[in-house]
Amino acid sequence: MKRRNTPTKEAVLNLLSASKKALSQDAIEKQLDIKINRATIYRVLNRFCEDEIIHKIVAEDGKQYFAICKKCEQPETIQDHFHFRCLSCDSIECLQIPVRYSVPENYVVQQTNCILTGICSDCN
Amino acid sequence: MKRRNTPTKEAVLNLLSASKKALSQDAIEKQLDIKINRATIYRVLNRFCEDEIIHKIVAEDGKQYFAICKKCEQPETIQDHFHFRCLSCDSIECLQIPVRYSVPENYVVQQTNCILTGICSDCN
DNA sequence: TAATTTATTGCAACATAATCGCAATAGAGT
DNA sequence: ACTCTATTGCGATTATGTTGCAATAAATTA
Repeated sequence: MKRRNTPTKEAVLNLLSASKKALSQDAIEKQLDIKINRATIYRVLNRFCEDEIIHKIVAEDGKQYFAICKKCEQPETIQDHFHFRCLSCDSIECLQIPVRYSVPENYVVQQTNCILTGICSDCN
Repeated sequence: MKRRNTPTKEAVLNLLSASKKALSQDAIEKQLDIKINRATIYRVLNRFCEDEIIHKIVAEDGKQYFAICKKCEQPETIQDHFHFRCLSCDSIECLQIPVRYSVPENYVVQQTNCILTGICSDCN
């Protein structure tokens, strides 16, 4: 399925590019100048994920957050990294810290979803 | 608030004790012999979490899973550990693998929620 | 054993996140 | 300008989890 360029896609991608934090759908909707439907935002985000332009993080609040980060821009560097969720400013960011682990025999890991929760330096 | 012993609490705790996997509310409800209300199960589980008898994991599906594991039984050993979610048998288990990380200066970590997703040994 | 206190439960309603079907719209190529 | 179909908006739907309230039942006391 060939992708098409639309104002919606562009707006969402620009927002994520400019943001240092991972954003949820509702955060994106609020921060956008133009009015975009909720379902559309989800669809755009999921397409970006499929195309590996952004990646998805699920936080302990059960919500999905999306971010562009080094992983995508520099695939040769940090693949699986930790995310940090600040309870004070309620934001999620990508940490440039790789997730290191070993698994029992015959276990195959395909992806990771690792979140550290606490207080970030801005709030300390 | 003093806790009381009830058949519901006992049934849920027995189920979690017997299970090697982390269970979601609906899984618990299905596996129980007795019929227990959904809201009640959540309240029982949340109380167990408060009392640190069990712990909660939020998976990439956004759902809450609950498990008794070494962390609780042997507080002196593995505190923060990885969890493994098998895409084949759709189960979540605690791995006896500690989460090791460092964070940038002035970041304070209060808790972790780390999940590795893939295929477990049983399904390989 | 009966009475009292209040933690616990069931039910219904509510809140929120995310998805889906469908018709309308609008990119992109001809 | 025309065609094809990816994309969008809208409404409805599903699912997860929580909350208010009255009824129930543990645990303590008399």
